[in-house]
Amino acid sequence: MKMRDSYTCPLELTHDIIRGKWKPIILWQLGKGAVSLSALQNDIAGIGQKMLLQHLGELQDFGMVQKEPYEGYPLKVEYSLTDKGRRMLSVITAMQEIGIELMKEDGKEEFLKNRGLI
Amino acid sequence: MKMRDSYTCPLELTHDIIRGKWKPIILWQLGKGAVSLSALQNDIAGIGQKMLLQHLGELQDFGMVQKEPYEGYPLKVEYSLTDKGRRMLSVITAMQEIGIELMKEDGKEEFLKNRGLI
DNA sequence: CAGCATCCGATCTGATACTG
DNA sequence: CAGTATCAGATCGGATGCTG
Repeated sequence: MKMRDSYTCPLELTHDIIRGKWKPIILWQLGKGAVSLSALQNDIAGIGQKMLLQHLGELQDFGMVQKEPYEGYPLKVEYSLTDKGRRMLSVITAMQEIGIELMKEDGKEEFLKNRGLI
Repeated sequence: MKMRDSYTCPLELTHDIIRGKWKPIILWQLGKGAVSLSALQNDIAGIGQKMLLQHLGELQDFGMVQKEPYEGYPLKVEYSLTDKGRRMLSVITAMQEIGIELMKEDGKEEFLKNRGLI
């Protein structure tokens, strides 16, 4: 993602942080706890390794995500939220809640129930 | 913006609604009250008429924004938030608050004070 | 004032192949 | 398992000119 030199609007900053098809779901998943790259890829249906790595990198650039590499083979790495990242969850949660409301009003209750969202 | 046939994830739905460079600021501005197209363009620094109309149209497709055309010349139209749109403001507000926090931590207090954001 | 059509460069996404 | 490189197609953003 193209990065700006500086931000003159808080809304623009936050929007940029969660910009990209997979950013919100990545933050959401990491909110559950630290995980490996492959675990994350398994948890997020449809994402490819390249996009996952790219978006994780951008989230690290914004200080939302941190990476913990371990020594030895097989390679092991754990991704987790930083303090900033955890605070960003308030936005993600608000998005999730509104989304559930909208889907309810759109007659998707059955679907939401099946997934335990309501 | 390319629209999906259906959504299987609430987070994805909300993310799509606010997706696009100008969606959050448009919702934010409309949160202050109904305005004309030209007023909106004046309030949002840097936006062109095409993007404004395009993003307003997409927000209407999602049921966030409504348009009220008036008869006579010169032409007059008023854009405003729907009930759904007003509820979406909870997300925009959360984004704004986090953005302010992040900018504060980044030493932008002076800037924020000048704009009356803190 | 409000809105549409077109064109073009910048950016985003994803598939595939390859490395340590 | 974790990560990089490349390439092509889809999408986005913005400038410009035109219409009612």
